Amino acid sequence: MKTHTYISPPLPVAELVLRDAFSRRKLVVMLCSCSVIYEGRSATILGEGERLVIVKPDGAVLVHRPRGYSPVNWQPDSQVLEARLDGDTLIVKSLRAKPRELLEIRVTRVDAIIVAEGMVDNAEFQELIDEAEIRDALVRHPELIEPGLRVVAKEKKLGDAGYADIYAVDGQGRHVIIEVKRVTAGREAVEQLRRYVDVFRRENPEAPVRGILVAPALTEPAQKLLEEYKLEYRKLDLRRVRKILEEERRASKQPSLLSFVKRS
Amino acid sequence: MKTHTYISPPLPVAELVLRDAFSRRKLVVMLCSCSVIYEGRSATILGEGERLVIVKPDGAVLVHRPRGYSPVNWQPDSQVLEARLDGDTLIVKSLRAKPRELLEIRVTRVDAIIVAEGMVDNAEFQELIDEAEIRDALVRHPELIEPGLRVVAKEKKLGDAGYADIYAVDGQGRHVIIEVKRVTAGREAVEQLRRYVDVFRRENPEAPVRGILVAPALTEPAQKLLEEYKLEYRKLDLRRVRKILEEERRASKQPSLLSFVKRS
DNA sequence: GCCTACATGTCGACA
DNA sequence: TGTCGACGTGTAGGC
Repeated sequence: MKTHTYISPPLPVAELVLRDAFSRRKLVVMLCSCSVIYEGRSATILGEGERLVIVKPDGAVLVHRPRGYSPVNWQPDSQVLEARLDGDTLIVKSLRAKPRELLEIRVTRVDAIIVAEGMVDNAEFQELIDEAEIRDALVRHPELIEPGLRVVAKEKKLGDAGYADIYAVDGQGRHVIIEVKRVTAGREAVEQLRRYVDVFRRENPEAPVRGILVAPALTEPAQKLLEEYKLEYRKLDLRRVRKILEEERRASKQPSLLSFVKRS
Repeated sequence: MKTHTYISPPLPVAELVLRDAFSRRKLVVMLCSCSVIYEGRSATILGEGERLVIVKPDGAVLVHRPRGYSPVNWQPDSQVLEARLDGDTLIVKSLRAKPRELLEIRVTRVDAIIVAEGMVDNAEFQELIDEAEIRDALVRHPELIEPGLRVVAKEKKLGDAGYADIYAVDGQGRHVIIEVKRVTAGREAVEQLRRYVDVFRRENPEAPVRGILVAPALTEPAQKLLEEYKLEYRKLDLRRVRKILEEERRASKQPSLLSFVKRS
């Protein structure tokens, strides 16, 4: 990575720096005073203030205020990027094609710019406990849900309704549709499960079927709704699932945290 | 805004710079090579690579890779921020209290740091076309949904089900529950409306009631589901709504774009 | 503090 | 390409 830094550059200098950076797909970080106009799926106006502006090599644009996680304005990617001096304002325009969205940053003062060229980042990103992993752990260990449960399929397609996380048969031979949530389940999760069970019932009118929502916790309205629909809930012990995943990872000689860091 | 810039500072220098910045709540922008470990609601490992790291005055932390809108790791805010040199690695730790989450950035090389002090940004942010505004426009102009419609309430509470966007009565005196979406409506939107209508029916068993989904477009599965539930759809002409909103804004002498920019 | 619904959500996966 | 569902979603607003 090669970086160039510009301290309080006059706007005409900043214009040239940005143009070069945009055309050569460099990363730009700019501290400046600006106002912003956005027009696309929504439309917003942001008055003058001091901001952090980021333009990435792929055309992603972020305008950050001094607080918080979220950018106040942004463009996930852009097809056209331009910098143009208009009197005493440096106008940065970002145009996105689909959906058609325009972001216009009107810069009145630049405090600092860093341009980075040739940033290299090919590292792997490992997500250790996402919903799919939890589901797969439950598929391998259905006893965590209920003794005697036998998994028939995961991601089972149910007509137009979508995909049930797990489809199983219980100790009494009844069909079981299982919806897994990684976080506290609300009304939406219950509705989702209801939809799957409904479709299964319609497709298999004779078959006895249960619906089980598996989650670390339930909101109170969700519990009421579950009862109303005669669906069931099993508490998911996340700590236990994590432990199992860790053990299996160790057993399969996946890189541990330490070895990963050392290697990279 | 006062900025300080450090080009390729040795790690011990970077450590001091970060410590000072964290303790005095300055904004930090750092281009560096690092690996990242996160542990909290989930757990992730990111190998070594060149990244843009941002630490905001409120403790928000963002780690950006060279592409895309989303940070690869982050902290929406943090209670504890520390920088500590450990051999030839500069460890930046961010601890969030609730939920308890730890972000650890292991920096092996710093290419550039900008520290900004006293960033001032008090500007107003105007959101011009969010869902609430569309809904209010429809409340004022229900004829955009259907002639003869008379609005009774907006954000009408419906038992445990939540809030219906608009509650109205039609030309024949039938009750109408209306759900407004500003983007293409999918299955979820239909389920939401169904829930509202269901609750209304239960609470008013005698009353004839219709459910209308108002959105600029419908996905095909959503349309099927609507028919199945005997609910209705009205296309929302966003352009027309925008026009109406603009005219009303002009009429009420809200600051226009131009006057806003000039004033601020 | 819990819960709900919105968001310019973004993003990946799959038909 | 359209559609769906997860996300460490974040965030605002009610109660």
